[in-house]
Amino acid sequence: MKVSRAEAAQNRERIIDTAAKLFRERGFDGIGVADLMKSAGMTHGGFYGHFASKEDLMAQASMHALEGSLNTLRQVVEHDRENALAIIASTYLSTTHRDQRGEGCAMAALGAEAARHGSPLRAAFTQGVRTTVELITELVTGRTRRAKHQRALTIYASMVGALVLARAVEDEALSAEILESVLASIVPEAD
Amino acid sequence: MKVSRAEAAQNRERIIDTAAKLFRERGFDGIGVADLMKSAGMTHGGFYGHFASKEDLMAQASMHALEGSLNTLRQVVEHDRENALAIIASTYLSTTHRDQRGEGCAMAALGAEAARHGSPLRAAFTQGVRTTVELITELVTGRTRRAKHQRALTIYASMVGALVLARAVEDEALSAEILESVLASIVPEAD
DNA sequence: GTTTATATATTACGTTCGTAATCTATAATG
DNA sequence: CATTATAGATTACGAACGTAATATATAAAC
Repeated sequence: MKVSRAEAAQNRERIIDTAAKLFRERGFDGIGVADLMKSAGMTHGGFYGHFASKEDLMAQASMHALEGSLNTLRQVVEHDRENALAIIASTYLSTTHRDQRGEGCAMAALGAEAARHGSPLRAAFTQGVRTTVELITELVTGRTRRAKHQRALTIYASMVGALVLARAVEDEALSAEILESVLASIVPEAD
Repeated sequence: MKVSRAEAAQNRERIIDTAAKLFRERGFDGIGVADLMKSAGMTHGGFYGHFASKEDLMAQASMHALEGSLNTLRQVVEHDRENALAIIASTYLSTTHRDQRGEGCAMAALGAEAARHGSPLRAAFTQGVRTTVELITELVTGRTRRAKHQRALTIYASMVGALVLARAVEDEALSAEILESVLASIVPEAD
């Protein structure tokens, strides 16, 4: 059956949204096109009307996920610029974020896998790193812009690494310790 | 055909070694049992004589890879304890390491994927984190042991995160900048 | 030297995969 | 209102997947 242009566009968005969640939860190879379409409430027949290939969807879903995270960060900055870095770091390095992979940072969930793929997908992650680091650069102290940029890169890398380690580890105490230690290194006065 | 016990054990080691490399290069889902066995110089028939399942091999190969990296670190410490941290960090955060995934850190290459699996595999990564952090703890300065432990966790997380980001990014300059920035944060006096 | 145990090769199983052709119902177009 | 374009359902494809049964050759055990 056919569906209105508006509905079709809405379906397309729902596919991307569902994919952004499921890819983060299960990895790019952990969910197939058919299951994905079913999760979005359709059969897999219409998939190639919306996307050129699974890798095309991977790129678009990754962009969507990364931009979603960035918008959250922007809202924090807008709402409380003073404490933005502390809020961002403590949210990112929370056990909640660790346990909600489907809604969390795509860089930590999929970055290593994305590195094994080609340009449209890698471009999304490249842009994600660039924009996130630019945003953090505005929130850190430092003499020169270059010093701030370096500090921002280090903070972002340590947050992503901490999340990867905290998720890989089976020991809840160790996992929490990783998050807390890195948080303390970014926001020393945090409790 | 049959083969001597010694040869069989040697074949088994070669499978683990090959898997440790190919998993890091292509991800756990990026290489199948048949291709893996062929890369090790055999057909896939004998696989289940050596391993209970693919996941069993994933756990053993991960342990093998992580222990290999740890042994390298131990050798550095033994050889030049004074500069060990600087040597370790600059090796880990080199473009060479970034570009040699098959021989590099399994935590950065497979940590995020391992987080989506069960116990024998996660246990290997848990032990990998624990032992690596213990080793780094001995190399950092700090008032209390707890402070040193926290510092070691932060250093390890930032190195793993930097490698993930540097590999995900398509822009060579940005990629190198990530590695250099994190290295400078660990070893300030490094050139 | 004969027997037994077993490491690997061959073959095959049932699934699932990404992709695509075909069909059908209906929205868009005139 | 008639025609045309198209979104999604149905169905099917060949390939690759993890797993396993069987066959075979030879090392190990006696």
